[in-house]
Amino acid sequence: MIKTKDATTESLILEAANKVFQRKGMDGARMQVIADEAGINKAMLHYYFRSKQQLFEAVFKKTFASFAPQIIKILNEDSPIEDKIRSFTFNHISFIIQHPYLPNFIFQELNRNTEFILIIKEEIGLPNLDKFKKQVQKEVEEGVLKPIKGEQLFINILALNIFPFLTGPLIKAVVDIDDINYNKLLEERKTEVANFIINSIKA
Amino acid sequence: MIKTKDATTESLILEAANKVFQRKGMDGARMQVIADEAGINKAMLHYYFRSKQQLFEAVFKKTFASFAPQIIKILNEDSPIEDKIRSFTFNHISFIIQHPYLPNFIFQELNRNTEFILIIKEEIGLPNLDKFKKQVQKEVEEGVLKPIKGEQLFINILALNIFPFLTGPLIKAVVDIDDINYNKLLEERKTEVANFIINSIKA
DNA sequence: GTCTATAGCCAGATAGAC
DNA sequence: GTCTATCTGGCTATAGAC
Repeated sequence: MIKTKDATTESLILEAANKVFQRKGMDGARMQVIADEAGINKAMLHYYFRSKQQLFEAVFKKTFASFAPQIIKILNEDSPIEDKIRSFTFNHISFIIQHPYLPNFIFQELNRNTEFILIIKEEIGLPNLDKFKKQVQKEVEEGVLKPIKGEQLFINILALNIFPFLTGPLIKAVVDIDDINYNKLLEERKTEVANFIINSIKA
Repeated sequence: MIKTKDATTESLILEAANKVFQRKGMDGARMQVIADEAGINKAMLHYYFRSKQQLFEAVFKKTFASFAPQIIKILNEDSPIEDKIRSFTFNHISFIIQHPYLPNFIFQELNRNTEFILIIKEEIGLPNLDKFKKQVQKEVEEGVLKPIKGEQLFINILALNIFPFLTGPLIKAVVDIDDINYNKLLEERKTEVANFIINSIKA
């Protein structure tokens, strides 16, 4: 690992730990591998973060904090649902393309340790659906949208955005395409997904 | 663990291992926990399956084999796309509701060890999309469906079916509902998802 | 702050009695 | 086939020199 100009040891560790934890998960990650990746000694990990558990939590919180705002933003804007969906899916999928291991990491660890949700709720905050739900209901009543519950629509949006990244290898095998064409498929989804959703809900 | 009438030790082990691996994953699972769950001694696990790795593979293949046929079936039927989607989403979501840990398990482990896909491809077989893709193309040309690629439609169907189960705890927290109401939401999806998809693609 | 060496523990695997 | 007891290796964590 080559040190960039002003990389502190702590930030080197966090970066390396992030990489390894995202690929291997908490249980599968090895402190030695993280140390090697950071180009420093294993003892330093404990010097800076005391334990593997605490290092992991630091990484996880940081990672989640980079992911959540994407979701929170859509919910609190004032634009119509259709515009929200277009900009959100485009930005969200673009973001995930650049961080493909991220969704898997978050879901895997949240599943493994449910308490994390409480920690995150307190320390970072979770998106609030109330405004979005009301807006959907209003547009349904105005006849702009076909009847649909805000919760279900929200789940559908996340599902269509995130799912292909959770299962990459399997989908590649089933759809029987190589990496290049799979990436093309994902690129297409930046606009495809919004069209798919809007076609479905527009009255 | 109470032995049912003709449960062999091997089947007891497989059942227990299935339970533990699905919740904890390969790395997080402990042979001792599996033995306790099966109500037998730890040494027996090695007597029957030699190593943790081999036990895991036996469980994984068995699990995958119970999941894949659901997907393969839809692709090879002769009914119109709309009917396929309705019956597939209904059956698939019903199945997952009864095996909620299953999708997470499969995706997590496929992600951890990409070689598994090759093993499964050889030993169990993967769904083939060709027929489905041709059928979608045909119905698009006939004007039954709006333009959409078979691959994208297939990914969308899987995404909408499976996603809510991959992220249960997080969605519960964001949508801010309890288990009972979350289960209601999932029940609704048995028909909701098909409506959502068909609304979107029907010309 | 950073390293080497090592303690201590835990989990997978095996030996061997029954 | 099933058990108890034990080995062995690997991993987290710490002690202590520099």
